[in-house]
Amino acid sequence: MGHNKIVMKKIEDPTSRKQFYSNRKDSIVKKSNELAVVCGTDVALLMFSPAGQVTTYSSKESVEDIMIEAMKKPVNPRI
Amino acid sequence: MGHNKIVMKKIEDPTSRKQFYSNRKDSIVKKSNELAVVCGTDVALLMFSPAGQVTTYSSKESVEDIMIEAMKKPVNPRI
DNA sequence: AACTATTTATAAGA
DNA sequence: TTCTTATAAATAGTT
Repeated sequence: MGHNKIVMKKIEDPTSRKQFYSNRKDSIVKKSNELAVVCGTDVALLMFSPAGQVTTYSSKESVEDIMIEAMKKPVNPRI
Repeated sequence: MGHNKIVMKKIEDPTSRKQFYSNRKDSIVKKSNELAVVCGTDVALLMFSPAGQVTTYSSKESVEDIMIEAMKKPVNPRI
């Protein structure tokens, strides 16, 4: 995306890092919601901003509900 | 993406729905990992496939750790 | 499974 | 900083 490829390394400049987080957060939430709606399945998402603020997305009432649902599965990969 | 715009409605054909899930799951995990690495922050993700299989991503040891971390925040949005 | 046309996301720049 | 632009990335349909 954009003029340059993404570099998989922590952005050290705080302003750039916050801006990156803000943009990407929104798009990940959007895509998570698309997945949940189009597939009719549950998705839960938890993210911390560089400043420590929590953002959550959940296709159900709460992230916790979805985690509990996941833990009920006979074989659950690393929760 | 692709030849047609995404329609925000559940895909009824099971084969198409599974294929959609499989593709989108991978890209959401990829973008979640990018966010965690580039911002140096924690991200947790829980998804159910149309068949009920759980996929998780966590920037830490476990999704549960990140959820607990989120719940410790003085103001925590609906976890 | 690989390809391709097209949409979507987004890094820079205005 | 919000909007625009150019380009990278994702992906739906096709082969």
